[in-house]
Order: sequence, then C-alpha cells, then structure tokens
Amino acid sequence: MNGLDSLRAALVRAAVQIGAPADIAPVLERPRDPAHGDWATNVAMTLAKPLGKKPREIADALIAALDTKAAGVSEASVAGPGFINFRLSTADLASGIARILQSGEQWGKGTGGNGRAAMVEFVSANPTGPLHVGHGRQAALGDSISSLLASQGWKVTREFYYNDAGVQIANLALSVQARLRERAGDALVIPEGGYHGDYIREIAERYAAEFPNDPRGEQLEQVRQVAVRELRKEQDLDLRAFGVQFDNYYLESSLYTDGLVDKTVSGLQKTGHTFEDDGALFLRTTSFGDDKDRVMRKRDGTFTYFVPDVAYHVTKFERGFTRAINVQGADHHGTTARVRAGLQALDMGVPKGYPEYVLHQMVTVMKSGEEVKISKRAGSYVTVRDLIDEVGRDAVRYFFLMRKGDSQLVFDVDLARSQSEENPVYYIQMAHARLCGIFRVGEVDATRVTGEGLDWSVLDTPEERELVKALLDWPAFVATAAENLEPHRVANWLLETARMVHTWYHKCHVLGEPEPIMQARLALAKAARITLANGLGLLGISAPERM
RNA sequence: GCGCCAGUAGCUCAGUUGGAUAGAGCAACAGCCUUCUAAGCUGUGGGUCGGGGGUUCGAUUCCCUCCUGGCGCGCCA
Repeated sequence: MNGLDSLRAALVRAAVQIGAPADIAPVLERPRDPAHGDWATNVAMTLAKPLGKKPREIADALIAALDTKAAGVSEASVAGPGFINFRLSTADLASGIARILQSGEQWGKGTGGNGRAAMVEFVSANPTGPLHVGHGRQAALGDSISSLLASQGWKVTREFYYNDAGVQIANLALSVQARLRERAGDALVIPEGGYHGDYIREIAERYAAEFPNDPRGEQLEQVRQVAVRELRKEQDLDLRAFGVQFDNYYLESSLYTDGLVDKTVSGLQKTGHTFEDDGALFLRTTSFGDDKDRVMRKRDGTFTYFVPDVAYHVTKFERGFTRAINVQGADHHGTTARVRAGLQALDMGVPKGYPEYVLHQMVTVMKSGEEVKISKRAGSYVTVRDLIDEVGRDAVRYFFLMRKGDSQLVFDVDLARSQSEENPVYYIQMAHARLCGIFRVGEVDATRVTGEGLDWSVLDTPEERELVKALLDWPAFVATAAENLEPHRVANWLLETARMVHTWYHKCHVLGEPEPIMQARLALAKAARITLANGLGLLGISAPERM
C-alpha cells in the first residue's frame, strides 16, 4: 500500500463516520497551485447532495473525523467551494524517491496489460516511393505507442503491412518501364497515375545494369519485382535511420497466394451479408454502421482493396492479438468503419471496436518561413531521411510526437535544427546531461546512491517539493498516456519536468553542500535522471550524458 | 449535402478525462556567469477558451445549434 492508498482509505473511514455510504471512492488529485497543498479531494462537494448539507460543512466534519496519522498527512484544510487540501511532511513526501532509485529502468512500468498480446500496425507505406513526412509521423507515433503499451505489460508486436499488390504497384512498374524506354532513346511517356520522382530514374538505372538484355523493360513482371525490391530496401534504410524496428512485415500479396482473400469472400457470402448488383459483389456494411454498402468484387472480377484489408485483420485476430492498433493518416478514416463492418459480418467473435485506430492529421513542413510542398507524383519531395539528415533523429522524433495526433502538425525545420533554448528536445536532453554532470564532476559513483538511510526532510525548498511530486507522478502519467495511446502527453510532461530540473539545478546546489543535504540532493538528482531517461526512451529519443 | 477532426495569448500549442485565479514555449521588455554545462536561470506584460443556448454546486472539458478551416464521402489504395 502506498501513501495515496492509505490517505484514501482514511478518508473513506471518516466519510462513513459522518454518514456517507461506504462505497464512495474519493478522487484525489494534485492541485495545480502548490499553495493548495500536496493532494486535494472534492469528496465533500460530491457528498453535498446525498447528505443534504453544505460542502464546506461536510469538509469540516470530514477533517474532524479524519485520522491524519493513519492518512499520512501533516495537515488538512478546507478551501474554496469545499475542497479539502492535504499537506504532507517533506520527509514523508520525499521518501518516495527511494522507490524511484530502487526501480531504476523499471520506474514508470505498469502491469495493466498483464502479458496480453497487442499489435501495432504502422507506416504500412506502399512500396512506390521513399517514406515522406506523413510516414515519419506514423513511424514516430507507432513506435512510441508500442513502447507505451509495452511499458504497461502488453506483449507488443510492431508490424508493417506491405501493399505489394494492386494497381499502384502496376503503375510503379510502368513508370520504371517508361524511364527505361526514355533511357533507350524513346520519348518519355509517363503513364496515367504514374510516378515522376527522380528515384524512378534511379531504379531504371539499376534495372538496366542488372538486366542489360532488357534495356526497354519489356519484362514487366521482372521490372515490378526489381522496383519493389529496391524501394523496400530504401524504406528499410529510412526506418533504420529513424531507429524504428519492426517485428514483422506482412505482405498483401501473401493474402492472395495463401487463399485468405478467397476464404474471406466465401466466409462473408456464407454469413449472408453479401448481394450482387450490376455484376459486382457487395457487402452490406450498412448493417454494421457504415454509411453505404461496399463493393467487394468489381465487375471486372478483381477485388477492391477492402477485401484483403478485412482478410488481413482476420489474421490479426486469429494470430491471437487481443488488441490491434492501426496508426494511419486521417485521410484513411473512411476505411475504419468498413473494415470493422467486414469483421463483424464474418460473425467470428471479433470485438466491435476491433481494430482500434489512431489517426493523425497532416504534416506541413516549414523552412525559412515557407511551406515545403510534398507531392509524390510531381516529384518534389520531403522524405523522412531528408529531415533526419537535416535536424537529427532525436529532434525529428520529438517534433512528430509533441503534438496530439488530432492536431495538424507544422514541422519547423529551422527550429528543429537550432541547438538553442528554443528547441524543446535539446532543452530536455540538456536537463538530463546536467544531472549526469553533477555525478561526473563530483566523482560520485551513482550506483552507490541508493536512497537508504537519508534524511529526506532536508529537501524542503519549494523547487524540491515540486520536482519530487512531479517525479512521483510519473507512473500514473505513463499509464494515462498508454491508455489513451497519446505519446504527446509524455513529450509535454518531459518538457515541464525538464523545466523543474533546470530551475532546481540553479537554485539548489549539490556538490560541496553539508553532507546530509548533498546526499539527499544526489538521490533527487539521480531520481530525476532516471525518470527523464525513461521518458525519453518511451519516445525513442536518446538521453545523452553530456552535450 | 453527409461524416470525422480542429478552433485556447501576436505565433506554435498544452490543459492530468467536470474542479479552485485557464498554462508553456517563441516573440517583446528588464535582469543573472570567480561554485555541479549561460544549449541555462529570474522577473514583467499579454485571453470574449470561435459565437449562442443547455446540463449542475462548478464547463476550455459533456449535450444541442450556428460560423470558420482541414480531411474524407470511388467498382482508387
């Protein structure tokens, strides 16, 4: 039982004494304003109606009935409309640091996932070009969401779905063929819906070098294979540069070769939710919340992308993933209802909200005050690798994660590359490096700072109390971020906590202070360093020891 | 027309799931380096939380409605 639980229990006992029902669960929260104490509860206000008394009267009665010693608080007072504010002694508050030091890299981990399997699918770019900034946002989000879930005890698989079948791949092959023909002396004719970028020309060069006997790319299937292979290689390099590792790549083409597409269609026909109209096969997705019925098999006999999509998600369910989370651009949001509808129509026990979607809005890249246009087809291009080369992996990660996915993101290249106070990622890393510097300069072996036998009451400056509270809140904070699949919460938390660290660093000197103070502050410094490092780790950002 | 998302300080955005006087960074102004990193710290000013209703002890947060912007609404993926 930690301190908060005993406070809550004591509060319930007091409430029952004054006539409240025993099943209340008082909400305790950190007041925004430190002058309001270390914890606060609104329980008196929620009891006003059932008890028929004024909130402040109830609060007074509660405090009178409260066993403050058992609750672990040094002071309780009524404030505002009926809040009860609690204050802890500095020693009680700061002794929590020992838990951080004991936990180390485990600090912030939770057990809510309970070892169940979750899949996070992200990036899933068509192999028709390099990864652009939108994929970058997905890569950062997906990787961090995976880490968040893993931190809460989920067994996470990161998967990349490879759309290596379909019309766009055919266009890719034709585009490379067009460049090959240009190269062989023909006029350049890029097909309708084809790709214009320079990378197409590079692939043509490689093909020509590899197959000198086919200079015009007549062997279209062979051209396709080379193009997909080369682009996969490029995308792998992009991902490696970004530090993202997938556990599995799932090929769309395998859904056809393994017969899963046909199986899905016959399964849907069997459950009776399909119908034919005008030579095409439809799924009655409107029965499952979609706003119109969807074509499964076109009049020309081929399937729409929606069918392999459903087949793919069937495999996720059958592979035993309790949760499937898809990270995608908001332009795909139209597909969410129909994939879910397809799974429901199969009537195989898939939960209604399966899969879950994390959709993110567009990214605009600003440079020198101007928007850099992204257009794959037109060939002007901002790739993930461009960004990483220009501003570094850590900054790219942070910038993609610092905004809520629902917000459009402006990526300011000049800000991201500036190594100054304006740049949040350097600010946070600097806080970490400074804490390391204390141990380095003081020649203190950090492994020997265990938090045992210290006088915690010396950490009683306002800066120290606030920092300690923030650090102790970290596990609850990670749990919330994981629950909401929102890494930006971690990014913002780190920025705020880094600010507290910098303030504390200036206000509270460590080395050369009297022994009890120095030892307690070393423990605090180490606890802050651990927490910052763990937080940066969840975002995939390095925690440098010096800068 | 319908659906999803957004609208908070001059700019870019948070807001701990309905709490107390709505926050941060940048930009502006004024200060701080013989002591652990000035890539830093301290202070000042800045608001009709898009508008209007409603729900209640209490709303930036929940509901309704309107306005503005983005995305989607294909037998493309």
